[in-house]
Amino acid sequence: MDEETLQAALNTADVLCAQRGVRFTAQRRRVLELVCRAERPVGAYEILGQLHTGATAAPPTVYRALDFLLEQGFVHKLETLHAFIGCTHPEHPHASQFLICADCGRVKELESEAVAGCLRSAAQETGFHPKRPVIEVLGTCAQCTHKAKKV
Amino acid sequence: MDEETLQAALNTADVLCAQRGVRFTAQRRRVLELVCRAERPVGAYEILGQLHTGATAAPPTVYRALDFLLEQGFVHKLETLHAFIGCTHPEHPHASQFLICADCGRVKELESEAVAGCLRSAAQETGFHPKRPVIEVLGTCAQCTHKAKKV
DNA sequence: CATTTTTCGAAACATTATAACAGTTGTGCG
DNA sequence: CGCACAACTGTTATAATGTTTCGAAAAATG
Repeated sequence: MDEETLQAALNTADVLCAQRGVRFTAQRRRVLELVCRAERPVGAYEILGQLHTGATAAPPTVYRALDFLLEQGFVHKLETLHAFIGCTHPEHPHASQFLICADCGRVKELESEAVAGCLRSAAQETGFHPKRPVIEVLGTCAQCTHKAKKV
Repeated sequence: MDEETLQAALNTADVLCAQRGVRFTAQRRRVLELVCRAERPVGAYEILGQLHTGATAAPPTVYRALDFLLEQGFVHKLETLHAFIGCTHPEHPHASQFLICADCGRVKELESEAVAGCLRSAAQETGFHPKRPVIEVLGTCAQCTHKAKKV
């Protein structure tokens, strides 16, 4: 995420938190910034390592901030990687799908209503009530596929 | 999984391993049995706890057996739960979806070609090459939804 | 400004997973 | 058969991820 996008994301978070009556503290802001700056998903302890902020930081510090950001939809957790990425459209709640490149490590967030709907109806056919769908696809991104062919 | 289904699963595994020229050792068989016997997904350390087989067992023992069973498609790993379940149709490779009940903990394995295909095409539209899709839905199963209404 | 709620700091601990290396067993082949 | 090799297993240690708990500080509330 480039500098401009980052600032926009932080602003959006600010506004949304104000609207929702929740506190966007310095700590949470800092964690969101670190997650967004990264090109790839970052682990909790990786964030922790970058949080030398005067006081020492312990795991709960990071996990608390991440929990908050997850609740607000500002970041997503990738279950297959035990890592976090900034959300590309935090304005509205949504069911996303993630394409994870095993080669370069980058992740693309899809938001296909077709996929979400298809899965929802398949689930509901069995009487199941979906709450939180987790859809992550491991594979190779366009760029890396291209590179592989050249070599 | 009831006793009959379990025996069938173990037999199937036997046959498939023979066909594939891989070894279905006592260790692996025991782990598969433990996973299949469980009503719900079981963690690696839970399996470990049930492996008092004369010699002591350490984590790598279980993880190695599980890796083998995963490769052969005899069990699945649920990324959101860090737990394993027996596969309900190991005969053919397949992309499954899992419906995980947050209430009773039971898991239903779907095998909807519609869902798999839909996701595959959504991914490929972006030039992405899917390898391993992970689809897990947290929610409430039919039974538990029903019970909740009664109370 | 006292009260209540929320957030944060700190230490310990719990859970899940892997690395590294040695020993053991099974398999194929001369 | 018996040797050589590969695959599997045992063992110890450690890494990586995530939680519990308790108490202090800071902020919102009335």
